[in-house]
Formats: sequence, structure tokens, C-alpha cells
Amino acid sequence: MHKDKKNTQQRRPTGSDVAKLAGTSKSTVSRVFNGGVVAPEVKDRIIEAAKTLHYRPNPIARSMIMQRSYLIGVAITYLDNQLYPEFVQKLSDKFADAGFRLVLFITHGERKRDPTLEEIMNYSLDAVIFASSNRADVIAQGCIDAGIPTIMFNNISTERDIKCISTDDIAGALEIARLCLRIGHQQIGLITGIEDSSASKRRSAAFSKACEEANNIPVIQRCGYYTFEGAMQATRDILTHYPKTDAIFAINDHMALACLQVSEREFQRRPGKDISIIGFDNVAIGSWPGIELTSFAHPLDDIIDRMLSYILSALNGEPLDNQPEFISGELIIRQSTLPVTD
Amino acid sequence: MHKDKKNTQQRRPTGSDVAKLAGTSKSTVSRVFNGGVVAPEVKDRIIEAAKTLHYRPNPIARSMIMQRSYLIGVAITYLDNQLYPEFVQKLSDKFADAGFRLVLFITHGERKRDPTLEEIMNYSLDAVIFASSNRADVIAQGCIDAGIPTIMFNNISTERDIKCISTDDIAGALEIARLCLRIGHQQIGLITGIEDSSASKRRSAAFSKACEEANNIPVIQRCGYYTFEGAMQATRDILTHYPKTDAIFAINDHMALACLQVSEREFQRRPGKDISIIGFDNVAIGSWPGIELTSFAHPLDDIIDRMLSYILSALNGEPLDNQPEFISGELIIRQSTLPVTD
DNA sequence: ATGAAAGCGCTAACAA
DNA sequence: TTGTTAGCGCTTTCAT
Repeated sequence: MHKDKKNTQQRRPTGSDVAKLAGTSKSTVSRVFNGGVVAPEVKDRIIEAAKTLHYRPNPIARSMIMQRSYLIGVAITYLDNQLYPEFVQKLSDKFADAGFRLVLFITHGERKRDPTLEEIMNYSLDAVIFASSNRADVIAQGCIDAGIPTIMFNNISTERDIKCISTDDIAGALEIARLCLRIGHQQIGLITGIEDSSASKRRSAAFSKACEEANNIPVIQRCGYYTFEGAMQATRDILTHYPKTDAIFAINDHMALACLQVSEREFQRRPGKDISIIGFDNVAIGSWPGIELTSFAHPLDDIIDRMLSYILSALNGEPLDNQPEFISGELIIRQSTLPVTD
Repeated sequence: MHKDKKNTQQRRPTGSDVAKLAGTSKSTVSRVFNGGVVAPEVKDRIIEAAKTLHYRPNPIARSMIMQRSYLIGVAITYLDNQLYPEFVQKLSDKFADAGFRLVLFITHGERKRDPTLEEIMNYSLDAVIFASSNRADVIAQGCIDAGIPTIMFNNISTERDIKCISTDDIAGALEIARLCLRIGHQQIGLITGIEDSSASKRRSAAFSKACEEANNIPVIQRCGYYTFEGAMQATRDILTHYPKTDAIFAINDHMALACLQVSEREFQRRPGKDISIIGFDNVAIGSWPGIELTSFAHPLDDIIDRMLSYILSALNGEPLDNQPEFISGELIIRQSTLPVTD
């Protein structure tokens, strides 16, 4: 009894099954699926057999031999900031075309804690990309130690030798400062992200320095914690205590959007009329009619191209240049800033 | 010469390496990493050896034996609709807690075409979830045929036996219709998604029927193609040709947001004052001050819980109930709709 | 052009 | 409690 249990459970067919049916060997079957040289007649027979058996090479077994999973880990801290879905989408597109898929490691949902190195290492990833992850560098270092090519986006580690490919956000912040100055703003506010964010620090420092050198008036800085609510509060703070504030730069659009709302609704300061509000990221919402946020656009396509080629080089064992790469972005001027008068 | 090339290239250590160093066998090493019974003293030696060698079990080899990758495919059509990042984030959280990670299959970026069955099958996935993918059902069928547990979200196949776990959007649409009627709206507009979207069809049909039965005035329906621009155009169309329109229901928030903007900016019809605008999805942006979109909230947590347990059951070989599950959501009333007067 | 055999790193059944 | 052995399904020399 239960003699044919295996058949009943329809075990997934293997290369040997196909070989048997086609009257050949599994090596030849393998060749057919890998573009090896096979006599056309035999090839046809194998393809036929594969089709009737619904055979597909087992990717795990293949990965085992190939030492390659075609899986790239992407660690992201928050998807509420629209930049990240946009980044992930473009990343997915470009990497899919190169035969790679993304494995997601997200935090900041209900599950507060970051993915651990252990969790990441539980998957055989060909590379890992850290996009805005708190304390990314210690985990990233772990990945590197395990021999996995690793890149950070929008985050640079000063202490560790981790490849960073990002927007040139210092240039971006300077360009924004220059815009404020050309408009003629005097009392300028700044909304930063969390303390230990290198992107926040870089943008804030460059912006404040440029403004203060030109204006001799301190830039009023408040922390928005990268959240919508935090940025609302920061805006209230600035506008309450420094009512003459005529421009606010928020370190990212997510917070700038909050700033926009508070400024207009709670303080009757119309963006682009009574006050200039500038963001950074150029997310899609910022371009919506009625929002029209002036912002700095990341060169996402270029960044992702560079990431792909870095990873490809690493995978091919080519020598790597781990100098950080900062790629030029573009200031997009919309209606949330006053016109330049000069 | 080049005698020690292997050492130089620092080949990743294997269980055997650890066994050798600890003076034991690889089975015992395996046991240590899988909670088997091992003499404490031996265990310590092995852990020690593993640590010095920086050993970690190879997940691919493990998957090969276990017939399990702990990877779940998620096919998504567009991430611009904020519902999907929210869904993915929650999905990632919950599945991560159960030891699974998500592999992304996205479209609608630069890369227009949908992921093919071939591409999906190139990864050993333990299950696949289709969230709003065009023509998902034919690919989903392929996954099922390959023996992979498959679920569709926000999409139901009438012809195929594919598990569907979704919001009860017919109830949702009815509740929205009831709200419109209670407010006293007469000339009602409807913005639909693309033609072959089952969610769009379900919501539209239920909504129109309820309104028309009560009002005896046809609901004016326009297609917004699930895009922001499409919905803007649809709104213009409705408001231009039917200026007496006093309520518009857009099949999802992404389009409702566009509707909001056009109505207020281009037609001076203030949402919540001169016209009611209702969406569906209850995305975060809808709750922002100044937007305040009335919308129907998906019971995402419940949906995802159900998905997880379905997948777990399937993986355990338990018998499956492929009846579609429609879980009750909740209407969130905000300022974009007129108050109910009765 | 093709087949036999080795082996990727692991787990599990079986012995000891 | 531990080691030995046998695969998991594939690719890849190496002969033929």
C-alpha cells in the first residue's frame, strides 16, 4: 500500500527526471538550460521532456554551485518618506534588468527594532545596500567582514571603510542657501533630522555656514526628527519664537511638507508669498499642484547606475575603489519660494 | 608557488572547518546551530571555533536540505500609491517576526513590463503575494502550478482558484454611498481605476448601484487610470460637464488626492464645504492637516495576519480553504466631506 | 557532443 | 551523545 506515495505528492521534477524521460544524462539537461553545446535534436527532446514534466532548474541548487543568489539586500529605515519607495522602485527596476532582485529589510513599522546582522546573514545575499538606516555602519561593517559587497546611500561613515554612493548634498545645501540669499532672506530657519544622521549633519552644517557667513544672523535650528509631527512642532517653534523668520529649509521633503502645512494653516504665512520653504529629496508629492515645493533632486538614476556597477565589479573580484562618491543633484525651484528679485 | 592561494582568498569557512578546529564532526557542529543535543563541553568548543573562524551556516545549503528559503515574493504594480509602501512595510514587519523576508517584484517604474513568471521562478520562494498586479492571475496560476502558495491582495480572480485576502471593499463602497446619501448629495461623480481592475469594478459597481437606487440620478463615472494625472483629468471632465456635481468618490486615495486639488484649485469648489470628496485606502497623506480626506481604511493588520497564517498552513501541508476572504475595514470621516445634517 | 563522477555545504537517518 | 554516511539538485571537469 501507499506504494506510489511519491508520485501522488508530485515531487518537483529534477534534472535527472528530465534526463531519464529524454533518454540522456543530467549533464546534457544542464547544458540545455545553460546555453552549452548540445546537438539540436537532443536539445529538442530535452526541451520537450522538460515541458511535459514542468521542469525548472532549482534556483537553490544552482546558487549553491554558482555561489550566487542574485539577491540584493536593501535595508531601509522608513518607507513613509516617499523618497524611499521611489528609490526602491528605481533600484528594483535597474537591478531586475541586470538579473537581481531585492530583499527588503525594513524597520520603523510596528516592529521598532532594526534588522540585526544575524537576520541579514540568514539570507545568502550577493550584496547589501543600506539606505538611511540608523547605525547602519556597524551592521554594514559586519556584512563587509563576511565578504559581502556593501554600499551606503545617503549616509557616510567617517570611521569605517564602507563604500558610500550618495547625492552631493553639501553642494545641494549650498545651492539652497544661495537661493535664500539671492531672494534676500534674512531670518532663516532650519529643520534638521535626527542627531546621528550624517546626511542631516552635512546638509545642516553647510547650509548654516553659508547663510551665516553672508547674513551675519544665526540660522535658527530645530530638530524635526525626520517625522511629520516632529517637523510640525519644529515649525511652530521657529515661527512662534522667531516670527520674523522669512525662510525655512527642512533637511528633507517629508518634513518640509509638514512645515508647509503648519506655516500656511497655523501661522497664515503663505509659502512663496510670505515665506520661503525649501525641502530636499524632490519627492513626487512636492510637485503636486497646490504644494509646489522647491526642493533638491537626487540624481537617483546615476546613483543607482553607480551602485550596480560597483556591485558587479565587486562580484567579479575586480579591485574596488571605496572612496565615497557624491553625485551632483539639481535644485528644482517651485512656488514655495519667493521669486528671486535681482 | 601560490601554494596558499586558498588561504589568501579567505574562502568562507564551512561546518567542516569548524569541526576540524573543534576536533569533532560536522554533524555535531550542525547540531549546535540547530538546537540539537550536544554535550555542553563540546558545544562550547564548537562555538569557540565558530567564533574564531567567523563561521556562519550557509543559508543556501540549509535551504537546499530544508526545502525552504524563508523568502516570500511580493509582486506590486506601483509604489507611487502610498497604500503599497504602507502595505509592504507592515507585511515586512509581520513576516520578519515569523522569520521570512520579502523579495520585491515591482513594475511601473522605468521598466514598464510586469515581472514574468520566469523571473519569479528564478528565485526559490516559499510563497508569493500579489498586491495589485495587472493580469496577476495568470502569473499567480503559474506559481500555484509550481506548487508555491499564492495569495492575491485587493484583487480577485473569478476564473481561477487563487486565494484572495482583501478588504471587504463592497461593504466599504456601500458605506461611502450611504454617507453621500445621508449628507444629501444628488449629483454624484465616480472616478474609477483601470478597466480590468477587479477592485475598481467591485467598488464602482457597488457604489453606483447604491447611489442610483436611492437617488434615481445616474452616477457620472470617469476613468482615472489609477494615476494622479488621470484623476485630475477625470475630475475636470466631471466638474466641467456636470457642474452641479456635489460629491465625488475616487476609487482610491491616490486619485482622490488629485481630485481634491483640481476641485479646489481649478474649480474653486472647496472640499468639505462646496463638495464632498471621498477616497479609499486611508493613506497617511490623507490625514495630513489641510488635506483631511474622508476615506475607507483597509484592515491591514488583520489582512496580513491572515496571509501569514495561510502561508504557514500551506507550508505545513495542511488542507487549504481557498474561499476568498473579505475583511471588514472602517470608514474614516474627515473634513473633505460635508457634515451629515440629519 | 555526451556521460560519469565529483562536489558545493548542509542536515538527518542510522549506527555505535 | 557522537560520528559515519547518504543525499538535497545542480554544474562542471574530465574522459570518451
